[in-house]
Order: sequence, then C-alpha cells, then structure tokens
Amino acid sequence: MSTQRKQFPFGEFEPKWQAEWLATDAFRAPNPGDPGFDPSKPKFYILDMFPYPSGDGLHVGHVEGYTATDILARFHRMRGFNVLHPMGWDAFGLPAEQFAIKTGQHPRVTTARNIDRFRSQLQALGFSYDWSREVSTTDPEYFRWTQWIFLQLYHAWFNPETRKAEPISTYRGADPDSVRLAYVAEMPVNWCPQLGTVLANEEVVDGRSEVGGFPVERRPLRQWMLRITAFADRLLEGLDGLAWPESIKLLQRNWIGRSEGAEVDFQIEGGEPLRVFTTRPDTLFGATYMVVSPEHPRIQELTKDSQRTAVEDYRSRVASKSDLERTDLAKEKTGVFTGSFAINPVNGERIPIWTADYVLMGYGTGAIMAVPAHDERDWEFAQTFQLPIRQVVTPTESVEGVFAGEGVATNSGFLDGRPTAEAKRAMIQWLEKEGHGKGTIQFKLRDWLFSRQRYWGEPFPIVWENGSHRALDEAELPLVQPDMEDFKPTGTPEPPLSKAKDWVRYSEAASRETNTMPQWAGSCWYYLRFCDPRNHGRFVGRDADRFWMGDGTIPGGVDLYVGGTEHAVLHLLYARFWHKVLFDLGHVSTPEPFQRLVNQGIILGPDNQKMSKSRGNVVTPDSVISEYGADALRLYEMFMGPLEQMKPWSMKGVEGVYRFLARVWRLAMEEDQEGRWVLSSELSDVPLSKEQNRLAHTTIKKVTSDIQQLAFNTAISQMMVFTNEFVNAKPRPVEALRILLPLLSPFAPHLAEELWSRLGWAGRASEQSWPVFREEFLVDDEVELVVQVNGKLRGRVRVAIGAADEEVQAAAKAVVAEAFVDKRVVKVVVVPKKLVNFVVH
RNA sequence: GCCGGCGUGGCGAAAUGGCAGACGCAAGGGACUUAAAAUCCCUUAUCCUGAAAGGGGUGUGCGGGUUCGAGUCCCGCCGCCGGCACCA
Repeated sequence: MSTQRKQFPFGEFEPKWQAEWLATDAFRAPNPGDPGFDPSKPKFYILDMFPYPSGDGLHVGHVEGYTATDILARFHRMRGFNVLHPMGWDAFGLPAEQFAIKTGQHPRVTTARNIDRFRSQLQALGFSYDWSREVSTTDPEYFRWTQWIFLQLYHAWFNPETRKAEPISTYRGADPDSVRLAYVAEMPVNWCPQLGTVLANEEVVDGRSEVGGFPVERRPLRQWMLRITAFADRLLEGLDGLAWPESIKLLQRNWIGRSEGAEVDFQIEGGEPLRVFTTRPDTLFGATYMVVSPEHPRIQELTKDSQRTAVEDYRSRVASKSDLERTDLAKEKTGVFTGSFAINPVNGERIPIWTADYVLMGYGTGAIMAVPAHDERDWEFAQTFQLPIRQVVTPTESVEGVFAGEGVATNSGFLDGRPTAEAKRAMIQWLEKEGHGKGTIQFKLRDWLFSRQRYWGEPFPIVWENGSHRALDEAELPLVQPDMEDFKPTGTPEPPLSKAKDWVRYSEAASRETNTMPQWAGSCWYYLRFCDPRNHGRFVGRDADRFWMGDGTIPGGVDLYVGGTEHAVLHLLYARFWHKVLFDLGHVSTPEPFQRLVNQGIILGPDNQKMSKSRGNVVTPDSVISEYGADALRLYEMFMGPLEQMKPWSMKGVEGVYRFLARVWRLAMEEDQEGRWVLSSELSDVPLSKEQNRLAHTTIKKVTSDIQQLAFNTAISQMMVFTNEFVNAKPRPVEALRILLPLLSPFAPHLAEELWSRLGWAGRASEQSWPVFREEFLVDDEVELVVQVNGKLRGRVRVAIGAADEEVQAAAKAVVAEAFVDKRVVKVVVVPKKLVNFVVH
C-alpha cells in the first residue's frame, strides 16, 4: 500500500492547510473586549480532557475524543457561535519525574520535549484549537494561580450554618486551624515505598498504587489535607442537574457514599460511653455484642488485664497485614474479646465488647453494635465465636440466609409491629429524647490527602515557624521549585525538596513546606484558565468567566466535556469541589464546572484486546496519517461506531473511509494526460434534479441532527450515500459539492478546504455558514407503503401523499386480496406514510 | 456479593413500537487492462421450494408476556465488560 500512488494528494494539501490555519489564526476565539468579538453570537465552550504529555506521544484513543470535539467546534462556528475550543498540558506527574531520574535529565527538559511532540501531532490532525490559549500546568505563570487557589482554600472554612465556604475571618471559634479547608493532620495514610510518596485513596487500587502497581502500606504521617468531606452533600446534590451519563453520576454517588442512620452511646462500666454508628437503629434490641476496630483510640482502656496479652497479640497481627490481606473477603472472621462490657441503652442488657479487623477505624466511629441476626458480617462473626443471635425483624416474605432487608420489628419492645422505616424514626426519636444518641449521616468520602513527596509538582505556598504553618503572601507567588541536581526520592517520607537547603530556608526562623501538590491540582481548574489564559492580575477575568462559563442565571459551565471514564471519581470530583469553593468565595459565577459530560469508549487493538506495548497491538496516529492522511484517520475514528462504545481497530476500515474520501475528491477532480489533478470535466452548472435535490436536503437534515446527537457514524453513512449518488451522475451538478463540502468540512477539514479552493469559491469551506435544509424539498408526491396481513409483510403499494385512509386501505387490499379468501377482516391499522396492516381470522 | 452497561450477518455496525441488517469491511462474480493495482457494476442473514422468474418458512443471547405489530416495552434467566467491595 505504501509504495502505491496515493488516490488523492492529501500529503500535499493537509500540511498546507494546517500551516495556513495557524498562520492566519483561523480558529482564534476573541474574548469580550477583544477586537473582533461579537457579543451577539451565543457561546459554546467545548473542552477535551487535556492530556498528560507522555513520552509515547499521542495514541488513537486521544484522537477519538479530540476528533469528536473538533467536529462539534467546527460545526458550531459554522452555525454562528463564539466557540471556545482550547488545548493544554497536564504536565506535572510521576512518569516525567521517574523518567528524569532514570535518564538524569531535568523533568522540565523532557516535559518540554514531550509537549512539543504532542502539539505537532495534534496540529497534524488539523484540530481547530485556539492555540493562543495553550497552557501547561508546569508553567510558573500557570501554577502561581494553582498556588493562589490553594491559598483560597487555606484561608477559608466551611460554615455549616450557611453550608458554604467562607473566609476564615467569619469563623468565631478559638482555633481556626481546626476548620480550614486546607489543613495539616497526622493520620494513617497510603505510603508507597517504591514511589517514595503518599497517595490519595483514589490513587490506590486493590492495595497497590494506580501508577506502577506497587504495594501500598498504611503509615501515620503528617500531611496536608483538603476538607472535601464538608462538601459531600453539595457534591451529591449538584449531580442532579448535570447532563452526565447516569453511570458516572452513580460512580460519584457511590464514592461519596451517603448513609443515613444514628449514633448510639453505650455505657461502659467505669468509663465514658462508647459511641457507634448504625444505619439500622431499628435493630438496637437485637444488638448482642459490640466490636471496636483494633486501631480504636480507646482500645487500651477497654481491654481488661486478663485479655491484654490476647488483644495486644491480635493488634500487632492486624497491623502487620497489608490492606490487601485485610480486605480479603474470602477469609474467616477474626477477633478477640476485650474483657469489657457495654450496656445496651434500650434494654439495659450487658453485652461483651470485642475487637475485630472487620470494623474499620476510618468509617463511622470505628465501633459498631453487632446485630448478627440482620447483618451478614456480624452473623459470620457470631457463628465463629459462638455469640448469641436474636431476631428482631420479621421478613415480609420468605428469605434464605441472613435477613438484612426491611421487614417488621419484633422482640423489640415499643417498636414491635412497626415496619422498618417507621421503626428507625421511632428509635431515633427515643434516643434523642433519652439522650442516648441522635440521627446522623455518614459518608464514605474521606478528606483529600493533598501532599506528595515529589519534586515535579507545585510547591506549597506555606512556611513553618515554631511548629506552626502560615501562608505566603499572594505577592510572593509563584513559588517555583529550586533547580536541583538530585531530586530522587529520599526513600523516607522526607520529600526531595528538603535536600535544597537554601531554598528551604525562608528566614532566620522560618522554613518552607517541602511537600508538593498532587498532579490533580493543576487539572482542577484549567478549564477556567482557558477562558483567560494570559491574565496577569487574576486566575480568570470576571468578564471572561461570565461569558464563557455563564453568569449563573442558567445552568452554565463548559457546554460539553469529552474524556475517558477513568476520571469519574478523581479529576471530576476534585474539580467540582474546587469550583464550589471558588463559587462560594465569589471568584466564579457558576456553581458547577461541567454541564454536559460524554465519555468516549476505549479503542481496542485489532485483536480485540486493550492496546498495549507488551501485546504489540498499538496503532499510532502517525503511521495512519502518513499512509491515509489525517482526514481518513479522523473520519475512520468517527465511523467505527458510537462514540461512547468500546470498539476494535481495523486497518481495513480505515481503507474504507479513505476510499470514500477519494470518491469525494474525484467528484471534483480528474487527472489530465500528464497525471496532474485538474477540475473534472464532468462538472456542470446544471441544477439538481428533483430526486437529487431531495437527497441533498435529506442529507443536510440528517448530518445536522446526527452531529447534534454525537451520532457521527451515521452522519458519515449519509454523506457516503450522497456521494455514491453523484459519482456516476452525468452531467455532474457542481451544486452537489457546494452542499457536500461544508457538511464534510468538520469531519475532513483538509479535503473540504482544498476542493473548495480548487473550485474557485470565495472564502474557506470551514468558514461557510452551515447549510440549511428545507422541509418542502423532502416531500414526494407519492409514498410507498408496506402492506401487512397479521403483522407479516405481504406486499407494497404506492399511494398519493395526501390520500385518505379509505383510499389507502382500498389500494392496499387490492395488493393482498388472495390472503382474504375464506377470511374475515377484523381490524385495519393504517400508519400514515408507513404501512397498512390487515388483521384477519 | 452489590450496582451499572452491553448481547443483531463472516466482521464494525444501522433501525421515533411499523419493510431487521442502512453505511462500511470481508467474500464471490463481472467490466476496464497485454497483465496487475486502482476504479466502476452486480451478488452476499439463513433454510425450504422452483428450470427460471418467483414463492414460502425461520431469524436480533435464552424462556415467557404486553401489542394489530417487539431488536426496541415488561417479567425471569444466561453470557460478556466495567465499577464498588467487611463502609456497619
């Protein structure tokens, strides 16, 4: 194939138009106040998840999402929108740093090189980004504002009264440091020895690091945290109004994990009451023992001398287990009796307190009341250790195994006979009245562990003095990492920046924070910077924010955000959190950043397996472009199937769309005797025939609505049908190209531009107004109906478009008359313009 | 285990409850050519029947149901993919 002559000279005109678009700033989007800004045009902000510029370069998976957004950006421009379609680089991150350590090159150098590679690959695809808005998270002019936003978090707290973030100055308590949205805490964190850093919960998968797959262990360390849990309810509620895939909303809801229940205090002999959380306060009468987590702070106090050795043994055994071992569900329940007893407040019963690792310190209060009759885990534990089981809920229908569902309360004193929902309410009421507890809500969501022991990240704008922290002044930003020869991890939780002694020393008494921010920091707000990327006075100008993101009066934000599912609970949750803080503090005008979200499906290798170097099934955009051109690559990725679906690559499929593009080329062009491309001699100024005109308007209509529905594959099919119709038309009406080229332009912009210009038409194809279909051209005088008998196809009939039902029935009946012999017509269904169905017996 | 999503030709896929398989790939046949490539045209779900034109049956993972009519809606299964997973 590669030695063959190309069927059309894409290798010449594709680079030509790419250069032309760049040189003329063809896709520059002016901001309010800029020359050429037209406030009468509505805005459309269409965003890609910006890439991490890895050393491997762009892959075909990137191209899929980016092509989809490019089609929509071009389409909206042609429809008269102010379109914001930017691109940038999420360039901090572990791989760059690890590569740097391996090769001895500074990450700034390798990152810059990777960015150049990515940029030129994107430009070779003809994407219509406004390159004047390009940003990189690693640019000090960018991350000064990342640091600035961190300071906003640091200087704010969440006021539970107003349910909003407010300046810390409105906080009336004694210790502001205890309520800041950015705070320091000593807590058990995910420490990854191989990576030499701590990780967020979201970055740990099955007890291993998401990056690299190294084991992760629990260690108590002093870390920066962001109080995302304060926003749990708002992050949950905000989902309702978003046009996101339900599956993604569900992932976020599950991750936030809201549970309604009650806290109950159990009296302890000779000690403070022990508090538990339960979602089933209605089963309190069935609590036959308690369990506290082995890490519970009161474990020492609760352990009686007779049990001390056993408890200590158990605790050290648990501590040595990895998270993976500990969460292995297949294993037997383990635990030890502490020797203490608690008093069940509802019936005064004395119940034993155990410790067991199936109770987690990180959720609820780290202690539970065990109701083995109605909780599978408690039931297993009770079975193992011969603890009593008391049924207090009667199922409404027969069930097998442990009944954990809802039913009717029994053996439960004042609750007896009440259905579960009502019994819960009654018990909470009783607890609150008697002072034994209260209704409460728990979340699975934890605060966001925000510091990393890395070199290649944003330094914290914080200094330490006499053991306490304080913020740098905004004027001191950006705070840039020092140039270091040796930025390797220290192998201990001590960050690499601690080795830069001069940099660390801030003043006589104060020293800098040496942790850096995680990679998510820069991507939490890049969509805002794109609105106003060169603003030196503010992270985003107010007018730019109001114009591109909306003024808050209608659901605003990014109009369409396209990216992979892998960010469902990481980036997409973090960004929403930061955005809400900025919104509360009055820095942005919309409450949610991303109005509509679409996930593109994964592209598999030709072998139906996930593309990977080790499998050797990776397809690179570069090879496809040199063989078939950028337009063919773009078109193929859109033609493969629905955007959101997972689908395998097929080089034969690329050839198919390549042939289609060649056919479009030959609609307009032919070779002369010397093999040069000249305008086709078949082209003529004749008007379209009635049928051709109908097809043209059907095509405009279908392509328009398919693009709006992101159904690019069927839009392309329709353009193929249109093209096939004209390939052999003699004479060939040039009008067909005048309609087709603008429609094709968002998909195959180079080809459309080239033919438009060769046909000698004014302007560029990409600048034309989008064609408008006219309904009156779509209708025919006659229409063919399907004739069915008992729902089975038995014939066809042509009738006039306005024919009355009786007329249609009569015509249809004539077609299938013999089917009625010895039969009786019971019913006739007439669907206008579609079919006639006779029901006979 | 729980929660999602998806099952249609040899393959990628189409189909507001109304002609299942548009469009593309692959395959077969033909035209053009000294030949090939490219291009263009035709056939292509499957079974039965017929010399042929044609006619008939079956068919959207499986089993039921609703409907004049189901790939599409409802109930119950099976399979694949993804997420969560001792969260009380």
